[in-house]
Amino acid sequence: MVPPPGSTATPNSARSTPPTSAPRSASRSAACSYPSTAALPDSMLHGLDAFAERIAAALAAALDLPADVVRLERPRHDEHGEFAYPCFRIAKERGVNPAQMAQDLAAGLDIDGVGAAAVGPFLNFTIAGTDLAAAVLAASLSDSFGRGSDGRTTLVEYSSPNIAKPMHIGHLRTTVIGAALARMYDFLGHRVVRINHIGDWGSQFGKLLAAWARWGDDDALKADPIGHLLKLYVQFHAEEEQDTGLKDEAKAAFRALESGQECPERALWRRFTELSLGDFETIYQRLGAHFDLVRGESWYEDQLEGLVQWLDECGVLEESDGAQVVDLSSEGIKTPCLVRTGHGTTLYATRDLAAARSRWQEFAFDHCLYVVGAEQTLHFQQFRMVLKRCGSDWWDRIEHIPFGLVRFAEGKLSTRAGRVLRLQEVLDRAVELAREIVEEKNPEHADKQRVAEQVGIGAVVFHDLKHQRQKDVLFDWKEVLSFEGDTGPYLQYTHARCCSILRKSGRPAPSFDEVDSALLQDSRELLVALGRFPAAVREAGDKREPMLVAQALLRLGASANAFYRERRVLGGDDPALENARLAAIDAVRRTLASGLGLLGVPTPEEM
RNA sequence: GCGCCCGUAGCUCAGUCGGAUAGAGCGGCUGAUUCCUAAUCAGCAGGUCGCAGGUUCAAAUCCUGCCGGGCGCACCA
Repeated sequence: MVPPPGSTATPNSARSTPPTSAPRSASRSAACSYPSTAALPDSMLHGLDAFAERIAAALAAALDLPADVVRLERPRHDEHGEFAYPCFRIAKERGVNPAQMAQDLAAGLDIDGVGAAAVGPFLNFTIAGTDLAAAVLAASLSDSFGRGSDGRTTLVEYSSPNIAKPMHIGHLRTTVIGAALARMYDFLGHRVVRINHIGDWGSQFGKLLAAWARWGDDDALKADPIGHLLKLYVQFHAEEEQDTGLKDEAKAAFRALESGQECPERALWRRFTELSLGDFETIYQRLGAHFDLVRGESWYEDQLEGLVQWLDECGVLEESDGAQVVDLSSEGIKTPCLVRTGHGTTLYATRDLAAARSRWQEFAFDHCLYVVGAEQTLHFQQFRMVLKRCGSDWWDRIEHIPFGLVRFAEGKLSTRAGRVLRLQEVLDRAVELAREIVEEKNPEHADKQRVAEQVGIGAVVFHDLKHQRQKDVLFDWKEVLSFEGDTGPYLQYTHARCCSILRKSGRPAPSFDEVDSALLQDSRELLVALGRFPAAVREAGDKREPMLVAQALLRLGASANAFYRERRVLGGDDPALENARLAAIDAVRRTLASGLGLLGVPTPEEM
């Protein structure tokens, strides 16, 4: 799974120094309040989508407008129905009273399965109970509930750790967000290519090699590879100030590496890379992340000359203070993009440009997303604009997906100073706590360690994904390790409860044909929560925002818990009712499994 | 100094290209378990949406200024 060094790493590592932070500006194509379904094939119409489309079409006809300009809203309060259309704007354009207009529209509209009512200037739509139950149940019992058949090619670059450094809490965000986005696009029918651009190149490796030559210890390396390499890195930075010889040794070592010749430095570098990748792989397995392409920055080594030459042929290359740069002032960016230093070495941007060009030639992508901390916004703006200046017609398919910094109440962490919070430690502590709780709440469980792993990881992953991507997040053990309230374990618990009920029914879940869905009319809130899942996934994809899926699942979880607390499913005296409720429970179970699966939160059947 | 991001309840956060009484979790207080897992549910208390102007029928949301916090600003990645 992990390619050998030389054909390995790609840049993200360089992408993640210490924890990360702020966002960038290039905004994405935003979805409307309720994403339009007009352009979607029937296969994507699920849940409430079909009603939204019907309403929009009827409204468009009544108003004599194109269907795609009719934007429905989601009312804040249940009593206002499932969809709403405020009449202010249109009424103003047409010089009529909005409330009167709402009333006229309500009186004139006749939509199958949907009631329209005017409340002041608002036109509210409420789906008829039987139609709602039938449509939502049928859709949510389907294996393709929420799936799409988009067909676009989307590359997602994420995680991208640095060789010889432990994955820390900052890597959690890029890994978890990137993996979730990749799964979502796959679910929506994109052709997805997951890329891990590992930081295996650059002058820092000269430092590491120099430090190894001085203080390296083979036994220590074998015992704890990353730990030892980190120690060397820290020691280098502690001593380089007082020891100019050390710096020279580092430069010499990197030159040897860069020469491309086989040499002791290169052999060592390859060994460090292999050890690091092995370490990363264990984390990826725990987080359920995987990659189609693991390419280190070094993979592009032999493309760098050609890249610089290409820039020159495009006529954008300039010399400035001995370095080669691309001026971007015409694009509104004051800082030029540096592609070759005065000493002739290439840089981060050079490697990214080469990588992007290589990916374009290989995949002809529709989108190439970079899930990288917001502090690198300027870098991505520059890099896109260089491609624009070169006259590429695909520069705007490159998109930085920034995310906020992980912050600590106790102050900043620093890799150089050796103060890091290892991702492994975070996961271990979460699992350990989960183990204690399982021990206490379900001492009979057949495989406590396995559930503890699932619940602990689920808590950490969900905690990250329930926040808006680009906001900084405060790392607080109490919150990350919380298993109650709006948390991953809460949803896992809900899923396990559903599984438990289905298990105890002692038979396969009823199929839609066997159910009188009208018996579920009293569970409107649950049906609506289920029915909104497909739109949530679609909008999350459009906005590159996994949080929207997390929020939709929390709403579903809350209504599901209320549902089975208030209503006995099994053992009543009405077999038809039991059947219908069992089907609803199955729909919740399927949807939670599907949604949590997209986020990378495991779904144990018992906990 | 310049640029970008953020500022909603005690805490952590939602709030749909501006729209109807600003929502949820945690914490606090009341209650609920003869019954499918109480990692749960029902309810109460708690908010000048950083401040000041502006645009609009309508502003937490858009514009301007200010305050506070963060990140970035070529030979690192």
